[in-house]
Amino acid sequence: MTEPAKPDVAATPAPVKKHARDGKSSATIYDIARVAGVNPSTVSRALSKPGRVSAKTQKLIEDAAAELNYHVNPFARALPTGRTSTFGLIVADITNPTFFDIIRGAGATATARDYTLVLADSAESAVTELTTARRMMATVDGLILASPRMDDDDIRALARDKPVVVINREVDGVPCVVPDVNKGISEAVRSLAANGHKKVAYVAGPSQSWMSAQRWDGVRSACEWSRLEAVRLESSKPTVDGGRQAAREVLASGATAVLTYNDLLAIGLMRELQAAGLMVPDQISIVGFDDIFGADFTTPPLTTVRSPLGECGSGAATILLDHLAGTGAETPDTLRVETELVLRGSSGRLIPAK
Amino acid sequence: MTEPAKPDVAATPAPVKKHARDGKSSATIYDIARVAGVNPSTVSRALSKPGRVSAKTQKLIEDAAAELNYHVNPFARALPTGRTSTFGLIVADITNPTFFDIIRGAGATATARDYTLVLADSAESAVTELTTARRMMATVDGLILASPRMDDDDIRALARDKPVVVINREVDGVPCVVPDVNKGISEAVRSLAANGHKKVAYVAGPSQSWMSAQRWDGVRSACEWSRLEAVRLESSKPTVDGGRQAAREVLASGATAVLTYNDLLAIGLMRELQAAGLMVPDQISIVGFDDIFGADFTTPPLTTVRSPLGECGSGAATILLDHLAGTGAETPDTLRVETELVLRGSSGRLIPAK
DNA sequence: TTGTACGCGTTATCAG
DNA sequence: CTGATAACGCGTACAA
Repeated sequence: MTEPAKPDVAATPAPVKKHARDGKSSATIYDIARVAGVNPSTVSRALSKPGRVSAKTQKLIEDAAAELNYHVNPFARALPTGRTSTFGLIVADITNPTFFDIIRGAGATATARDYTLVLADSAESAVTELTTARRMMATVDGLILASPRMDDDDIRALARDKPVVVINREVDGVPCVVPDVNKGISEAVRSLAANGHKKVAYVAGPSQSWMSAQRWDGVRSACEWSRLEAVRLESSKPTVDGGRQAAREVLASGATAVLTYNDLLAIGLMRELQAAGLMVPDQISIVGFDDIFGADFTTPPLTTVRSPLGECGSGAATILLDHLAGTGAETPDTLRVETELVLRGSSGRLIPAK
Repeated sequence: MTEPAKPDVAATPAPVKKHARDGKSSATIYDIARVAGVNPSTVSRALSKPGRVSAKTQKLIEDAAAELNYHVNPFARALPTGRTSTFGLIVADITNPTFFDIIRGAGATATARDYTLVLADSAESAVTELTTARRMMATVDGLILASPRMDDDDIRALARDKPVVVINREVDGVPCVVPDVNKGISEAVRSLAANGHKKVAYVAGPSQSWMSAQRWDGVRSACEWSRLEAVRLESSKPTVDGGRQAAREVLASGATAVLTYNDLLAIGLMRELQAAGLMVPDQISIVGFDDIFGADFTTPPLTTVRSPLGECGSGAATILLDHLAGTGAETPDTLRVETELVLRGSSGRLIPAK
């Protein structure tokens, strides 16, 4: 696509190299040293660890640096130290709103602590995920994996190389940040029970998804506790389309209330059910997970169990950065954050058919 | 938040340095050279430019590399060459769905051409945008600016340093990728005219937005052509909330059809209007721009003018990468892509009040 | 406190 | 076609 024509390379009159490396390339510590009349190593010290140099030479050097518009060369710095002031974040799908707040949260604490965040997308594939992770490992100081699809063992292998933090999944021996689903789910189920529902369906996500299993566990035990019947259904994929396709099974199950693995499924399901003539929530209640962007665009707006994804992102970044600051043997284990029910219009009292 | 307890640093028995740099750090070309019985420089040649070395030594080296699980060190490579096989993409807001497809498109062609995409968010601020851009310039080979908020001059200054491509805006002297709004807008306006509308409002975006100006121009001239009255209204910010706030002015304007700078505004506007008791589209038609994720979640689903954002992203990346491949003096100028109307439920025939 | 000298892993420039 | 050697820009023991 958009390939420029190849043939017209013939008559290239003046091969004007723009962006040339020649001439006044950016200044180095040597230039500063010359201007300030000191040794390059002194410049290095002054610019990295303030305090290891006398006050006046410090100022001398800083002035020269400012004048020469000096910027450190990250590569030259990374070579001897091995540190890049950079960490990676890999998400399954950049366009999945679930990850927005995670990205924001991680990004915010990154810049707050003078780190650069490198973001990558694994296209929902376990193998590309591993590939990207490996590629990244070469350029970053640490890695955050959000809802990873790869094996526990692969994650641990990565973690042996450099610090790794996992979000939305528990992996033994690796620091994790996971929402505790129980509070949000039990609120949701209690609300459903109070509204006259007797049978609840859970539409599951991808089979490799640790989080989907968690949620099903939570739903099942909450239902048990509230003396509701719980049934688990499968979905083809955790998207709006997947939700549409799940509608048949949901109907067939006889459940009057549905929780879905995520909001995308919930939205698709709701639309398909409405298209089939059902009233939401009068005839069937629908509850999603995550409270993604757009969850309140629907009619009725979606009831959902919200995870504090922003906190997850910033929490993971904090753990990672603390780990990198490396005061020693911190084993932050797993950080749990609370979930809560966001009650909107898609769930409510069941109106018995006449 | 989530600060780990500091005090318990006391009893740290074995300061086990995990992730140590010591011992079997990753293999270098020297290791390969030793194993293959050749000179390091030969290894370098064999691994970078295939063909500049005899077939059998080539294989020898490749085998050794594979055995030692060798990976190039990007920093060491970048130091002498100045090239990083990396380019940056700066968007105003990662959580704004408008940019999804741009990101995807750029990311896809990046990996297709063995480049790594570094993504950054400017938090909708012109100054952070410039700051991040400058920071990035040190680590990337080139830069893509999507809907930049900074001055033309700043962009040109950046472009003097390294190749820059701009999306959604035209900047003199810099390669640009811009959707041509005219086709989509004229389709939209013709449709409105055919449905009995006489007066059309345009709710504008940020004043610095080049694209917002383009769209207003398009709306005005299309209305002129169709003999409709066109009026321009302002918005506080290009978000759902901004759309809500614009509802009063829209009502006051007397227009029966509204085009908004983007879908977010359209969604907010529609919800507020509906909350006020208006029927969409019977009493008022609403048309957005971009066809973002969630635009069809609303009731009625949103009519919108779609830009091929994916194409924009991949197109910009292609231009940039071709530029970097640098066969010489390609001046791709600006690449225009077509827009089209996506007709959904939020626009339609005007039902005259009795 | 500051200067000296060397290494980080790779590419580029020469000879051979 | 291949081997030696000098950069690339910065950090850092070590010595002064």
